[in-house]
Amino acid sequence: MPAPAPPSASRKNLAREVVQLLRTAILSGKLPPGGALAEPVLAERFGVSRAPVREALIELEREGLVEFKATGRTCVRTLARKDFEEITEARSALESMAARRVAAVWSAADTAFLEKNIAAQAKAATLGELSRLDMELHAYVVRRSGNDRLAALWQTIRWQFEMALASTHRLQESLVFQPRAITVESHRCLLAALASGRPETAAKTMAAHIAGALEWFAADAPPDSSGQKRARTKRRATTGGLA
Amino acid sequence: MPAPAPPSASRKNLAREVVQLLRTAILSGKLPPGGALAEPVLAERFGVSRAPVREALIELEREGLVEFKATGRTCVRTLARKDFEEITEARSALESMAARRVAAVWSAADTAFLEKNIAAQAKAATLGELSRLDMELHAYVVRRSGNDRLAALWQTIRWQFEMALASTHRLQESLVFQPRAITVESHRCLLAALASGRPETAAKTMAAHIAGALEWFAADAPPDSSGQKRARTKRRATTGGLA
DNA sequence: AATCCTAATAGTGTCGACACTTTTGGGGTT
DNA sequence: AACCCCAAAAGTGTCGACACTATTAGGATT
Repeated sequence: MPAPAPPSASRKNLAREVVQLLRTAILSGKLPPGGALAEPVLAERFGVSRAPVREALIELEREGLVEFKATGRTCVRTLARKDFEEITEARSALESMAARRVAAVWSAADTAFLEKNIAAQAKAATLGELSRLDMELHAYVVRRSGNDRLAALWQTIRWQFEMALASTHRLQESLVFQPRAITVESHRCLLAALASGRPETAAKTMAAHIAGALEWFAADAPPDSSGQKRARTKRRATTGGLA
Repeated sequence: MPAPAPPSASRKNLAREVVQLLRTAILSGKLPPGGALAEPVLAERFGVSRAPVREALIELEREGLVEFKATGRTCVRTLARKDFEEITEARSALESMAARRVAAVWSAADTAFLEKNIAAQAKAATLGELSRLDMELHAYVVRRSGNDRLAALWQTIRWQFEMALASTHRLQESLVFQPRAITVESHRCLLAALASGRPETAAKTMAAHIAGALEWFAADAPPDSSGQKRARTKRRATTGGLA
């Protein structure tokens, strides 16, 4: 199931394939955070020359999954708690605006789509399935906002969020189904706001919904690192980790 | 005066130079909207090979200054009124969030910086100077938000906004100083909100400030195109075209 | 054994080349 | 004159090569 329409739909073929392969490998943890990404190595591994690999790395750097060190070397990015917060904040900014816009043009078909998605969430068998549906829902709202720039910006941080989420999954598969009901409930609430026809309500609800996700997994999944302060880790029961 | 620190500070040298050259050429109108951008031609023109040019074009496509047609060819992007609205909306989303955050950590030094900037605006001799100061002010707020992702996203639409603004300038140098006082006044109002210590006030004021800019130049500078409806073109006197 | 220096290795930045595709321009036809 | 077809020109996607730089490993020195 490849992403339906990447923001840069045009141009190239091999480079896009390499992007997808690398992205999958990174998100699945096969390429661990901090691991080196050498162009010749990847080129041989994928059976292509360095040129497409190089372009793919540039794309992934844009998406924040990969980091160009000062020395010129490339490696898989490592996410600290501060990164979680930044990503969530950026999502909040973009998706709140998207919610504001989409609320103004909300239709019955939109409600139907979200209801179907949320119903599927309630039946999701795995956490991976649940988070896929969650992402689909949010992508839908962003796309339906009708603002292509907003959508393009959102796409560039989408994968960072998935990466952060994936590291959370790996850290604690045990919590899998505790948050499910909470996630579903939060999405029902969000749907109501989007369908209310009140843009500001929609925007505020979306912001709260996403903030709930941060509270959840910033509390549980600080994969590192140096000195952060941040006292509040009280897990507010709003989203259950999936925005 | 090259941009101080591009978001992707690392990696390469030639490609970054080409990016700057091309960006300047596009923003100045030397490369007109819709004009073809062929890699071999540009490569020869800049005295480099195709590789850096190619990477530069990818970067500029990300920034929205350049468009990859479905055929694979590349050209300077053409902005329609819908694009103006999208860009402004995206800026509003990002900068409102930035304002919200920066208000929480606002210091006397920040106030001093903005006051100096606004004073310079009041004395600006040309529209170009005014808009440079305006951009500097907004960049300052975004950077001071402390969220690198937000800043990176903002950078990617910054140039689109400058491009839209540039086309406005070219269309009507005559209006040059009518809006200056309004711009300054709006920025004073923004500074007060940022320094108020109330995040929501800061966010709302920033949103209004930017919306004011849209009203101004969406009304005056629709460089084209097909059927848009949009009745309200009443020029609300809030910003004077520079957000 | 630990340290420093040096040589070998790996990697990036840039270039030119080639195959394939799209566009362009010219000539013939109606 | 307008239209269609074909050949030439231009452009992109991909590849391999080379120079320069950073890393690493090994060996000599203390």
